[in-house]
Amino acid sequence: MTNMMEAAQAQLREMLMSALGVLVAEGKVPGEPVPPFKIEVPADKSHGDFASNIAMASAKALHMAPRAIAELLIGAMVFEGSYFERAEIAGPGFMNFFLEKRWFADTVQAVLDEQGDYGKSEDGKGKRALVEFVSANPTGPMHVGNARGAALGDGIAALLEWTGWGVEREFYVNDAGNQIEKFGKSLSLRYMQLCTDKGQLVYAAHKDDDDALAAAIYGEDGNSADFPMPDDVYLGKDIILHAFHYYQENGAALAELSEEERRSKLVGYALPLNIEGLERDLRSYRVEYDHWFRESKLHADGSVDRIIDELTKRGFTYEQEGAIWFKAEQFGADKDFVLRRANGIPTYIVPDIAYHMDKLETRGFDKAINVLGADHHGYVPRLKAALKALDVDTNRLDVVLMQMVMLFRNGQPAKLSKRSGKAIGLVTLLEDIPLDAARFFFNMREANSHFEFDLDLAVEKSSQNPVYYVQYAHARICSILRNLQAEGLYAEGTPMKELPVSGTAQETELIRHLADFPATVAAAAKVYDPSRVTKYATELATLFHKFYDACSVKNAETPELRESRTGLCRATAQTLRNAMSILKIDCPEKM
RNA sequence: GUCCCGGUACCUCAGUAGGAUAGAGGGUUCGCCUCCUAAGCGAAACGCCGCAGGUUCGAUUCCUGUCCGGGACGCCA
Repeated sequence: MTNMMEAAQAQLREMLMSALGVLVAEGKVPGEPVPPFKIEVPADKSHGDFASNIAMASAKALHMAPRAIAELLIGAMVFEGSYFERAEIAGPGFMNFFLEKRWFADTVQAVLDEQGDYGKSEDGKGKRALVEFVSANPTGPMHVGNARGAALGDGIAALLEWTGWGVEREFYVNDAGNQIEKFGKSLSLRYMQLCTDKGQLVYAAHKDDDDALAAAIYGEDGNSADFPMPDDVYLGKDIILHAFHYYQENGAALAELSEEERRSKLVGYALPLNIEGLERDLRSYRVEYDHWFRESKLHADGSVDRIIDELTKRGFTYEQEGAIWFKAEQFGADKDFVLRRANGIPTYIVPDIAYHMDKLETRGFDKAINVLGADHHGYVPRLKAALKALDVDTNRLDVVLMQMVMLFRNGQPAKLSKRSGKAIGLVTLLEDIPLDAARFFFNMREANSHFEFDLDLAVEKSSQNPVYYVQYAHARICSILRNLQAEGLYAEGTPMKELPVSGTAQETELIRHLADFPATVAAAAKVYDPSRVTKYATELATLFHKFYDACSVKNAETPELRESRTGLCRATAQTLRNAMSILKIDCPEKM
């Protein structure tokens, strides 16, 4: 769990404070308290590895010129035995500090020692987080937004694991409520259409060809003259195919049943297939859930009703026009909302409240994180208001809102898959572009920014594609190591203690960036933003490519330098693998 | 109307706990493989950081207003 940046920074702060102490003791500086000051990494490398504004910040308190303070401080600092070799004064009084070679060697060694654990930390130690993401409606196939949600949610979960949290991934299955009613209604209508004379003709003609049958029933827009559909149902071909397959397997017997019984049979047939499909598609996207939590469970065990009862018992509800309302405004929401409709059926948010009570109270997660589409943003304060009314600390629920995805091809918005011609969903997206590219692309932008997904670029197997740019850096390192091994210049596991570093700019910048990895992961986890890891990996690849261009490993001037560069290569490859493993992207050894 | 998000290079986007010459990739132009993978590297060009005020020694960053784009405001989910 080494963090060499933090170590250096903490040491520097200590050196500054003790130098100040010495100056005060010697009477060279008044003993006034020093205001907060910064130690930061300057953008410009000529300003050193770290810079501090301590002299400027304390000028007022000490009644001295910033540059004079800086000079006294440098005179009183003890560099020997520290990670720093020297300091400079610049501009209005900035103090710039330069790292000693030993720090660079120790940084590389830390990566080699910790290997796959390099970058991990323990902020979340002992705490449990539940990350809920995708939770796509099980009445149909997943869309492109779900693909982004999957990459994002899975990345967030991984980041939390890397910072010590006990993490569980969950998919909330909306297998109850209105959309299931609608699903049943749609299936029933399609089934009954197959039983008509026209339906039988289509069935006879295409009973061995799913696509042709679905196309014939679907017509232009799912609502043809021969097979008309009312408003407010699902028109998709997936519904037609479910009805068709059921008919194939079980015949026309359902036509004799009541509408209610028919719907129930058809839903009982199709819903499990859809849920299995979601599970399979997500697994092929490298997403594995710990739980598939069913909404129906909350209805069956009375949790949903208990929420309304409890809120009523606490006096937070009222009746109006036959419906039961929750006094949400009292708890910070924009307006009150309905819990139970006049027809007696609870609104969608009630099972959601019950679900979150289950996460936070029943199962006792310290933190629940939801990845949602940005169109849900108005709903979040309402859910939180209800939880607050039930005495739950709403800081334990964090919602990551994700903006919509726009697909582009040839600079134009794209709706259809090039290969299959189908509407672009998660599955058809993966037919068109490689899995690694998809996971990388969906984590290139932070969640809360609109996202233009360039399909051409994602398919491109060239330098233009950033995912290959990163993978290529890894493959190049592996190639270097293979060549060294072939010539007997490298053996696996050679200890790299006390690495000499030649100190070219390419080497030191590469090492500095390696040292940034733990802080990057920790910060990314804190703000739930895997895109920081993507950016980090891209930058690391860039720095490696520059190093590669400037410094030969095999033909290094001395054997010691060759060994040190070999260590740097191994450390870089390791860090690339660690970063990409957070995103579940492969790092090939050859390309 | 109220609320949320965004407005930075020709395009897609980073960045900022207020700080020293504003960044990357793509695209455009020009260089670099007898030498560890050219899926690479180097160089050039490209900017009223939406606009106007305010706070500050200092604002692209914070505050207010304003314009433009997207979204949310249901007894749908």
